[in-house]
Amino acid sequence: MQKYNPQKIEAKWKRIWKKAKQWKVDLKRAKKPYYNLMMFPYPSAEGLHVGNVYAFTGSDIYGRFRRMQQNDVFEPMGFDSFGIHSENYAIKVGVHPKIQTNKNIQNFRKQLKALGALFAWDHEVITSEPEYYKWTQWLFLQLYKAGLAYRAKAPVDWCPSCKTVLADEQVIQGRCERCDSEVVQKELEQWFFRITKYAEKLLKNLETIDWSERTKIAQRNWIGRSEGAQIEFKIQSSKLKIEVFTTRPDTLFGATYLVLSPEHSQIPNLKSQITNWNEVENYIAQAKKKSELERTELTKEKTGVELKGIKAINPANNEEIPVWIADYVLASYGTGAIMAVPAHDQRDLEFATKYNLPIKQVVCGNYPEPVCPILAEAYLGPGHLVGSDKFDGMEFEKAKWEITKFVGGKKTINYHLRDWLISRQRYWGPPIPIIYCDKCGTVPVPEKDLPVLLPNVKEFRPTGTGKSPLASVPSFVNTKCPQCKGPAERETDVSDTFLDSSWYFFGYLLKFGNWKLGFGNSAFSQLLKKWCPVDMYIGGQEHAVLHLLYTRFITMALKDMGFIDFKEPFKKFRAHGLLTKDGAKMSKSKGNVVNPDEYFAKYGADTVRMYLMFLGPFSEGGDWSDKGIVGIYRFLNRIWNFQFPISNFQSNSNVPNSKLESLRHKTIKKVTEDLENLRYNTAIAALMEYFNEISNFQFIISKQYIETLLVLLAPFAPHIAEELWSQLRAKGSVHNQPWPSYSPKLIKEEKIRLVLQVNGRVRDVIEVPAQISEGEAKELALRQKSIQKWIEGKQIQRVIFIPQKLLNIVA
RNA sequence: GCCCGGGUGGCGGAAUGGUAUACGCGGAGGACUUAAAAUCCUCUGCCGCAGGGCUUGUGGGUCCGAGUCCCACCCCGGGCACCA
Repeated sequence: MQKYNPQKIEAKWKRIWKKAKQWKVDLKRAKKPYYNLMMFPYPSAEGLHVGNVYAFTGSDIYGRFRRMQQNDVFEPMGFDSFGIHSENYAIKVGVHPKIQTNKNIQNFRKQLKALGALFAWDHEVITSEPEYYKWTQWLFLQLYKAGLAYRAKAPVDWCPSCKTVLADEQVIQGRCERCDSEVVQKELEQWFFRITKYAEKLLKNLETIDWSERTKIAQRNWIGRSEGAQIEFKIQSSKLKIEVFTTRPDTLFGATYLVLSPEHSQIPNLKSQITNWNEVENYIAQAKKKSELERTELTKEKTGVELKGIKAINPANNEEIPVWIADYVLASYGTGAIMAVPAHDQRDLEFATKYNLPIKQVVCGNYPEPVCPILAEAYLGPGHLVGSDKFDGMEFEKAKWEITKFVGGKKTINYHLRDWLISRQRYWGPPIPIIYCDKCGTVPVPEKDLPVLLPNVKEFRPTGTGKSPLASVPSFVNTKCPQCKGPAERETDVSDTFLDSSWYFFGYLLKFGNWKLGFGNSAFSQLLKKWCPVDMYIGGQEHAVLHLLYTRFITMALKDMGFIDFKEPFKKFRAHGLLTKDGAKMSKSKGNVVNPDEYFAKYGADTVRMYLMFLGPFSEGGDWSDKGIVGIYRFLNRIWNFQFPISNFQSNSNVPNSKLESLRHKTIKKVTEDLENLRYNTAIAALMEYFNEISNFQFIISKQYIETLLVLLAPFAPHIAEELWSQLRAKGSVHNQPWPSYSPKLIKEEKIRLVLQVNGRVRDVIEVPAQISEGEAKELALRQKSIQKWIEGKQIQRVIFIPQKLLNIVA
């Protein structure tokens, strides 16, 4: 008997599959198209780590399962190779990003191939290649034409280490998502995508798609819809007005002062009336200097300055109230100004307490008891209005809109979501296809001139001047205006990496026909019809508000521009869990990155695949440890060693063992359902139980039991399943077998184990016919000594009988 | 602070309100071997010689019966956060 040699058989089958193009799917003629997408990796220099292998294996198992269910599964793979991450590494080692990236991709490809997945390599895309980024630039132009891309001067987040601006989503608690440096605020002219226009759609459509609930929740929170009112406050002896946004218009009578953000646009207009202008100006300058992190530091005591000489009028009761500026009010949200209601807002309360401003309670929880306690904390709960004139006694929710109406305010919806800042002052990305002409202004590059090639330059390091390295390449910058043909200059920023990845699932289809297809042409539209939206998308939860939000936006925009006819990119999305090491996310800086290569070499891909999936629920992730990997290796070895006795069974005259047959059907059911729900760990456990059972019968069972095992095993351990299948002299490839079905009738066993309880405690278990009646069961139970012992001398009060399960005697 | 997860043997983890600890790792004993590795067999939640009792973060509750449902709390992981 030959020993199980995974390296040998895996190499053999990889060779055969490659030759036969096992993954091949006819994109044009597929009858049951199934687009099985996994998040493509950025090719880091460290290579693939087990976390990647974990994610890809989970997705590949699903794809293989669907394929055996007779779907035409398209499972492409590519590389998200542009971007700061790749570039930072290239800078560190002093190698040009293009060279470094190509090296990394080669390594990744090699590692990915070791996995034995169904990847459709013919469709591989690389985002940093001109044929690809031509379309990234095309997309930019379409958004520009549709008014969804605009350039504006705005306060933006700047990462001093990456020397570029960042999108809102890429700033994590005031720090750069990539390098963890503290970001600073800069006022710069930048390109934005108007994602906010889609805020409502992005939110509403979540109801229509089958996504992991926690991913949907994260998107909802990020979009951050809040309903409130916009209310005007007049400034005393001035024509000026200050608008505020509030979600609590019901507390308007309790608004005892106004607060403007230091950046508020009306402040300069009030200058002549402000008697302490120096102090005010000083405060504004101080606030400007603070980083986002400092300003949002919650433990920090609130600060502010009163605008002396200025009073506002509370429109509810016409009382004069003071106006302050404070940096706890953000310029970027709502109207950049608030009405402060210290009795019903904790932040306002802190501020009011510090500066001795009046606190007036207007919502009372124990109405109509007029006594409201002195507030140690702002009262945020429900209640009825007090101290609110004719609104006294009104329920607060109702009062919200009554008071809004009363003061002529309007109902408003605000979103946390900001426009997507896509300019990057970096080298390694697609140049933004825009030309500036003194005569014609901002001119988009004509589509026929795409791609705007990224010049191959020596000096690719970020400059830190607020300009991209491309700005110092005259041959790139200087160009002709496409309109007037006069001298003009190119935009020198590149676009955000997340733009590259926002449309890559279309890229795999564009690659079909070697990039000759394109949005808008009918051949491509037909492909889209067949393959989109994506049927199943599996990826990391960390992209819930980055990639997954951007890609939904881009899809919606393409739909509205008429290039596609569906609204959402992914019908089904499942987030996999994070694979950690020693409880921490794997990262090179922490030095806890686990390279899978040595495990592939030692145990083979089948063992690594299965072990990763066996660690725990795929959706939960887990902590990597190789402690139990031998368990899977032993399991595969036991299956391997089991092959020979059965190959001698040509004629099977043995009677089907009904217990085994029931188990076979149960196992098919369990594995099928678990695969559908990505519960790979329990599917594998079921396969083990099944094998443990049949291996006890090795000389009397029929070939069918082994076939079932191999077919169910195939998605998890494709190589060994194929090898044993061929040794069984079964027909064709195991991977082309139809997924087996089960019969609910055969799952039922004739005899079951009935649990006998007395007062809810298990006292015995007896084997009985499955169809036993309550009366029979009770009689049988009362005959058991083990039961009699516990009810002796007691009255039987009740008997609870759960068919097929248990009998509980209450005495 | 808010929003999601989660807390079960020595470890990873199983359990439509119905035998808690499946499956695997580890451990103990045994077989094979000159020996070891590999492999195979048996045992393995805790307490107790045993009958039996106890056990799913803590404390209450509902129920014939609770890891699972309800209430309160503690701890761990992740996300968001002066968003008015």
